[in-house]
Amino acid sequence: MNKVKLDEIDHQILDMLIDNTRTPFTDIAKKLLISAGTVHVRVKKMEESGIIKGSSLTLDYVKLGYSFIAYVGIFLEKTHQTKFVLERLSQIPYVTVAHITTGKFNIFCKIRAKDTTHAKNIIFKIDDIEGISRTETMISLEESINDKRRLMHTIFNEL
Amino acid sequence: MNKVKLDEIDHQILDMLIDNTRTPFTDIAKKLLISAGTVHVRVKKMEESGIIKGSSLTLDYVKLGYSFIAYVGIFLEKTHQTKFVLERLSQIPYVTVAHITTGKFNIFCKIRAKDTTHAKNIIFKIDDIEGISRTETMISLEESINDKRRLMHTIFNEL
DNA sequence: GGTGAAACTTCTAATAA
DNA sequence: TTATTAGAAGTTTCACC
Repeated sequence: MNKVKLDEIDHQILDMLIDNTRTPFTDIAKKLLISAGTVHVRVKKMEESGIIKGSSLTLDYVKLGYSFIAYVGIFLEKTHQTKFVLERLSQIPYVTVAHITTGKFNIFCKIRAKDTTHAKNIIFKIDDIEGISRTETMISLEESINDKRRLMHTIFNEL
Repeated sequence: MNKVKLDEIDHQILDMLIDNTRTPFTDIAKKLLISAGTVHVRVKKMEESGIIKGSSLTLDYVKLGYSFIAYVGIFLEKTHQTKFVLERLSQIPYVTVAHITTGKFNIFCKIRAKDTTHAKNIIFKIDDIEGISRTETMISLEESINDKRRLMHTIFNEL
């Protein structure tokens, strides 16, 4: 859970890998004027320390037939049911993100669906979970920003 | 924007790469009983067709000193200012996601910050954008689910 | 810590089926 | 479309700074 110290070299390695996880270590080495072996060792260390948790593809959900996004705010009957409800939510694969929140809602989640009909079924399934008193849905008309890279570049340039 | 047809082999390739983008094609080939060349050709095609948009590292934000997540609902003075406001939001790197939504809010965004003080500054910056009449913040106490892989596995097993 | 080179593995593109 | 293959390229290890 604690912070980890990374130096400028580490930041630059991450900065390149963030945009393409398959960037050859030899390319990174060339750009940073270090050896490929060093890149390898540093990446390995960042994996071991947990800074790098893994890698994943960015796929085009729309092309896969999943163009519907909605956020669902959940009101619980009693807050101590949070764990149980989250357990149930996690069994619905279309719920891709969920947070316990302060403010308006007790739990806040994001769903991905094929279309409105599909989404309706998912939301009904959520509504049916015991312990949930009410939900409020916000349908995404357009995902205008989705860019963790900008944040990462900012973080890496901070030091 | 249109859907793309993928067969079972493509799905299985994606399914393996989703969990680790550096999985050697030779490993994938062995598991699927095809040649590494075939894997290579298919991945390339999926990249060209746009199904695979890219790859990215999953980093531990907490270890990087960014443990604060909040969702901010935005009410606009007039809806036609949406574009302008989004433009401004996209200049704040700590705003990692933003959607135009129906329902309670006009725009809905997610922010990542170091701590509450940092978050406060970001939210003030959002509040200051011209055209925004009011915002409502939901602070994440815990990110309980964050798993697009479960969804992908489901999609791949659908056919 | 880092390097450079050797040994090993993987990628890639051309050819053939 | 897929398989094979061989040369190019990348990764990983290790003795030595």
